[in-house]
Amino acid sequence: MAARESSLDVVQRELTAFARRARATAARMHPELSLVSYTILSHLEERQGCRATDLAAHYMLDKSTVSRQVAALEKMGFIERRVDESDHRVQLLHLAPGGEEILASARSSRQESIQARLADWDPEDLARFASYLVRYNADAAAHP
Amino acid sequence: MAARESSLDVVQRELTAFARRARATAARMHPELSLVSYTILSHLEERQGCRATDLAAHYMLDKSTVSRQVAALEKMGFIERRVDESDHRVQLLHLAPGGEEILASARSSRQESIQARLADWDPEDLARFASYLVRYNADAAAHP
DNA sequence: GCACTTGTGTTGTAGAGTGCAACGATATCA
DNA sequence: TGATATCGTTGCACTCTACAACACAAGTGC
Repeated sequence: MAARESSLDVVQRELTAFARRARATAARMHPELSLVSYTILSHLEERQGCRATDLAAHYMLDKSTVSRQVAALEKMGFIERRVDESDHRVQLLHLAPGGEEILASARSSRQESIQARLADWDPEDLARFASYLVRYNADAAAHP
Repeated sequence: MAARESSLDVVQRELTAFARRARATAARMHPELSLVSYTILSHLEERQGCRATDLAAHYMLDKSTVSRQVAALEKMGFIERRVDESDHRVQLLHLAPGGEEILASARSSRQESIQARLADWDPEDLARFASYLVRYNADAAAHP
């Protein structure tokens, strides 16, 4: 670490570089599932029955954007919409079987690629890296 | 290292979540300087006289995309193009004074925001996080 | 019950970013 | 000289995105 460049600089630069590449990498690895689609499916896997508005807030997207993405995912048979009986404005989003399938496939191929990159890492370093990322994202969510 | 979720899973998930937010965050903080524009300017600060093709390779972008971005940045007075006298096909890109200015401004406001998030971090943790990111990106570049 | 406000999602519109393909200009080499 | 390769630009089509306007449902005050 050079004297002139603080860790903060490095974190900023490296995260920026990563963000820049992420889209291209994701697109190359899974042309049929955009980064947003992937994150939506992944989110639904965790929180079945989540609302479109929640997705928009969580990923800092406009509700119209989410609406279109959701429509596309439904058209492809990856998710289902069920109207909330207690509030007919709300649509509860669920993973459809097709969605679980493609999500598993996308995840494993992403996993494979990441594994290839991280094969040389000491497990302890990897665990620490993971925990730092978790902490950073949590901080980012807390400081909007 | 949890039994159910490996560090690999966590790294994958957190990097994906970060990538998803990065664009929105960048756009909110600097509406006049897109994420790509910022990275290009930042890259030029490091390597004055770099070629458009180098940028494309480094950020996994099509040369046409870089061409348009560069054209826009030049129009805004942020960069200059100088024809390489030893090879008239290539244009060497340089930061213009206006570019240095806006880059400094963008960086400091990004820095401010990141600093707010990372204020609580132990400097040692921060340094380790930075080095992990550097290593990860280097690995990513090596395993395309 | 009836307006008024709020929350949820859709659609129209416009703009930015991107990749692919085709092209012109320049350089290199046989 | 002619063939091939490299660098950058442009035409085209597509996706993602935000903003604004809208319809519909739910709650609120009268």
